[in-house]
Formats: sequence, structure tokens, C-alpha cells
Amino acid sequence: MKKAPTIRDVAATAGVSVSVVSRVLNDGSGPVAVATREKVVAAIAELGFRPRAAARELNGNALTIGLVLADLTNPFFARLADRIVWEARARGVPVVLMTTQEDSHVEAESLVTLLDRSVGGVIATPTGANIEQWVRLQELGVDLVFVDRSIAALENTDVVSIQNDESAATATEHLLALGHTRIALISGPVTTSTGQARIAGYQAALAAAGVPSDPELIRGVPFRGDAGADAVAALLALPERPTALIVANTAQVQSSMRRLYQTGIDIPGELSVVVFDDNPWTELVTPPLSVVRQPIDMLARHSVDLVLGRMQGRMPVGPRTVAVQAEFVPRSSSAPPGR
Amino acid sequence: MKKAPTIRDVAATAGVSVSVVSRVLNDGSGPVAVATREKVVAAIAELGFRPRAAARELNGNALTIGLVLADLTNPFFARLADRIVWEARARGVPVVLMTTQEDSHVEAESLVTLLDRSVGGVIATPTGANIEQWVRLQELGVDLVFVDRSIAALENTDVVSIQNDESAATATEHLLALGHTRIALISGPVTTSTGQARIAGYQAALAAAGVPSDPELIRGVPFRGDAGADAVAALLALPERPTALIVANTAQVQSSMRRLYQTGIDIPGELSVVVFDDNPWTELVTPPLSVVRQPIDMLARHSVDLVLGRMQGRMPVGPRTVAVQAEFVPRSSSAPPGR
DNA sequence: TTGTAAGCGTTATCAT
DNA sequence: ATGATAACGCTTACAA
Repeated sequence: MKKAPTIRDVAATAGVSVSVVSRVLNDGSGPVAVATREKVVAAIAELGFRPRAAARELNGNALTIGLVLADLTNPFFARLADRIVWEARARGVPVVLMTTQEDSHVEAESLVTLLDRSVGGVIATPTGANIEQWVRLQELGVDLVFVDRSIAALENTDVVSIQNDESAATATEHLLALGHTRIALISGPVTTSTGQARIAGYQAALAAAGVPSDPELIRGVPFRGDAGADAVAALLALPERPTALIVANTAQVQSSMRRLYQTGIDIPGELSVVVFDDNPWTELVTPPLSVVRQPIDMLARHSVDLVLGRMQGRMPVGPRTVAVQAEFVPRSSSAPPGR
Repeated sequence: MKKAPTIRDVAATAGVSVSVVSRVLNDGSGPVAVATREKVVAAIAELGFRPRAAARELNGNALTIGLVLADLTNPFFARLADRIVWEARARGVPVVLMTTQEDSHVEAESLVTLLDRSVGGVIATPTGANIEQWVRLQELGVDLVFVDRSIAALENTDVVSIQNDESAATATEHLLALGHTRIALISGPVTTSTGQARIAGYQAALAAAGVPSDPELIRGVPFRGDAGADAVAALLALPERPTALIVANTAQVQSSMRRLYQTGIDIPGELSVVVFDDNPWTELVTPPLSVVRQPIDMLARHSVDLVLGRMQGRMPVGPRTVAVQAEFVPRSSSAPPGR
């Protein structure tokens, strides 16, 4: 069990003081003669020295990102995590991952852990609760960026997401254009920002087309459990069945689709389907699903850029809101109604 | 930007010294009178004190787990990450996540970051390279557990995985029992532990049934890229086509299946298919796929137990190898040959 | 049983 | 331009 070289070892072999080494480490934190810098750099390379993050954090120099995601079981979040970790790594920043399972208590615990870890910034998909704790985190100097969702009460927080209303509108317009008028929508709970925005976009599209919006066709279901399947069942049991369905709750598309297949309903013959987010398998099922593809890599890039920008100081004050455009990908699961 | 209470604040409000507080914090590290302990506990609660991980790590008391996974885009790893993070959280341990994208250079970088972070233990799915760096990590006192895969050269490392040979054998026997004799196998590279073991199990099953093993039917393909699709194409182009296929490379089952569907081949009419790992969508496609289901929660639990056990001292010396049993789930994609 | 004080590796403040 | 030296928050001998 050897021990790693410290900044003092570097200073010694370079024949300088630790302060100088520290300065070359954090470029720009002080003046260093060119010749000296070279000696130090050489010493660092020779010893294979790496500054220890723990020691830095102790001085309030945390350069670690906390990532608080809902659920890695949802391919959308899994890919988001993949890209965020990737982007962070490209910038030499480690990521501490936490999962909430959409449970506010678990989320609360995670927030506490985040504080223990003295991370410098956090990227999160908030459950919607724990508002006080989020605020406390910010008060403690942790930079916070919400991704995918947001919390209305926390208006001073950066947000990165897709243009939820517009995306939902696009999907709706697509179905309207095909001739559908009874279009059902399964989305996240109305208490969530994504749920609200997607429902709003859907209704706006209907309104613009002069099609009345039937409340019965709108189902804001929770992210966890089999809520999607239940919603599907309920919609199909309606006296006046919808001829088209938009599943705008990524966590519920598998559940919804499974139920749809179980009922043996003909897609798109009896029911046209459009789902949110382009998981690899949406292409593998029969028929391949029309999807709203979220640019996950963009979400990741912007989130990381934002937190890091805040953490490293230079970023104009005031909250930033980044809304990237989603892409509608028509495939075979949507067609004109009535066969 | 307030500041969190320190151990000294606790000591003050409890009317004791910091060492006492430290002792109650790390239970068992020294004697504390019952009455005193209560006072301290009360003070901790009152101030909402939480020890800072960074300060602890500086003393070599790291209680953070590093998780090095291949690729969160692979549902198998995503779910593994989900469970590992979950198990760790249940024990109050944070997880630093890194991704290798199956690239040994990226992996090397991650190992370096892991050192910077002074994590106490690491759970990893190694690419197979960077042997020296893994050793160095261990020499530095970091406890290491490989999950899913292993590296033969690192025989002193704990390993948690499924019984790969047996699982492959089971899948093969299933197909043999259905009457297949030309059974193809797409697995990981023969340089990987999982690739080797699964091929071995497959061959053992064939041998036991007195069926000759045709090398042409065995395809050890890389985890990245479209290797699965290519392998499928090659197998179907064979003069004497296989009547059954086992895809034992979780990273390549999507790619393989997509190609299979594109060719319009009849499953299981013309080709029976069994794939490794039970992703949610394997049930959604037509026909639902027969799968080898890996007990991901078990893998996660054991990995976390192992690292933590090592980290916290009490664990018998000598490397541990945990091989949990996988479950074969027959569905409609496998049937007798020839229709 | 409890307290004192010396680290742990880095950054930051002052002097030089 | 460089160098001491005091933090940072906690653990841990070593004393009392």
C-alpha cells in the first residue's frame, strides 16, 4: 500500500515552494515565471502527481458535479446520465450519481448526501418536492441546474429541457393532419412542469384546429408503477374511443405499450400511437413507433456547461433557461383513422 | 451563502471535546460514556450537523464507492447502475459514476480520476486492459470488485457475476431439446471473461448432446458498434444456415435483432432466438423473446456488500468469487426447427 | 473516560 | 516572482 506523491514532493523535486506548485496547478491564480513553471510541470510529470480532490474541497474548491436523476431504469434518464457523465469527463470533472426513484423522501436524503460531499454543483431532475432543501443547497453556495423538469417555485434556478409544449403540439398536429379528432394524451402528473407543458401544447394544437378538448382524453399519470397501462385500459373503455394516442410520459410508455399489445388492438388501424422519446426498441416493435425524439446529448451538454460555467465563476447573473428543440420522427404507428 | 456547522460547533454545544464527538461519529473508534454520547447525539441533531466527506477522505477514511461501468446505454448496465446506487444509498454511501464506453483509454482516465477522488472502493466492469493501473489502484489501498466480467490476470480481485457457462449451457440445452442441431452463438469477444465462459458453456452443452461444434457458428463480437448485425448477416449467409441463434452479448442484442427483423426472417419459424438478459422490451416485440434473465439486483447487492465489507475492514482475506444463478425464461421466439 | 494537538493535501494571504 | 504559514474539517495517537 504505497502512497501517492503530494504537492510537497513536487515542490521538493522541482526545487520550489508549494505555493508555486499550487499556482501552476490552478493556472492564473498567481504569477509564475516561465522557467519555473516548466520545472514544476516536469516534476509533476516525473512523479505522476495528481492533486487530491478531497484536499481541494476542504478549501471550498469543489469541482465535482452531483447528478440527481429520477430512475436509471427509464432509458431516457439512463442515456441522459451516460451523456452527462461523458461531457463531465471530457472536462475532467467527476460525477456523483444519486437516484430518487421519484420518491421525495429519497430525494431529500440525496440532498443531504450532496451536502456531505461538498459538491460544487448539481444537475437534477427534481421530484417537485423538497423545495426548502433545494433552496438551502443553493444558499450553501452549490450551483444548481434542473434538467428535463423544473420547479415553478424555484424561479432563480437554471433549467435545461426540451420545448415541451411545442413538442406536444407538433405530435398533436401530426395526428390532426392525419384526420384524427379524438386524440388521447397520457402525460406526467399535472403537478409536474413537463406534464403541464405537454398538456398545454396538446390543447393549444387542438384549439388551433378548432377541435374541442375532451378532459376525459387527458390522463396525467405518475411516473412510477403501472399507471400507463391503467390509463390505456381506461381510455379504451371509453364509450367513444379515441382513434389516436400520445404517450408523453417517457416513464410510462413501456407500460402503456405492453397493455396495448395485450389487448390485441390494431395499430395504427384502430389506434394511432405516438410516444415521447426515441428509445432503441421503438424501432424494433411492430409497427415501429412514431416518436418525439429528445436531443439527449444537447440536454447533457447544456446542463454540464451551465453548472460548470456557474461553478467556475464566469456566467452572467440571473437564471438561464435553455429549451432545445425536439424532433418528430414519423414511423408506422400513426396513420389516418378508420383504417 | 451560510455555512454548515462543524464538529467543533457540536463539541461546543455539547460541552465536550472534538475527539469525543469524532468517536460517537465513528462508532467504536474509542470509548464514550453513555451519558456523554447522548449529549453529543442531541447536539448533532440540534445543529443538523453532518460530517464532511472531504475532510474524512483526507485522513484516508473514504467511504465513497467508485462505479466504473462500460456503457449506460446498454439497459443491462443501466439497471445495474440503478441497483448499485440504490444499495449504496441504503447504506449511506455515495457513488461516483464513470463510464468507459468500452474504451481502454477512457478507462485509464477514469482510474486516474478515481485516485484523485480518493474513493475507498471501486466496483467495475473492466474492459480487460489497464491491468497495471488496476493493480496500482489496489496497491494504493482501494478495494476493488469486478462485476459481470473479470480479468484473469487479476486473480486477487473479488468478482461478482452470473454463472456464465452454466447459463449459456442452459440456453443451448433448451434449443437442443427442441431439436435444433445447428445452433449459432453470438457472444462477447473471446478475450473477455464473459465471452469465454459463455462459449465454453455452449460447447459443453453441445458436446454433452453429441452434437459437433461448428466454429463457423460461433461469433465473438465486440461490445461496441454494429457487430451484432454484421454477425447476424454473416450467419444467415452461411451455406448451411443455423436454425437457432443465441445472442449472449447483451450489448449486441438490439443490433442483432434489428438486423433480424430487417431481413424479414420468420421467428421462430425459420430461426429460433434466445437472447441474454431480460430487458423490458424483449416482451414487447413480436414474438416475445426467450431470454436468460440475469438477477441484476443480486449482482448489485453482492458487489456493494463486498466492497463495503472490504472497506470497513471485516472480511476474511483472500479473493471472493460470487456467481449467482441466471434464470432461463422461455417465450415464443424459440420453437422446434423446420416449422 | 475525556481532552490536546498533530497531521491529512491543498489553497490563499501576506510577506519577502 | 517566490516563499512561509495559516486555514479547511476531521481523525487519531498520546496525555491527562
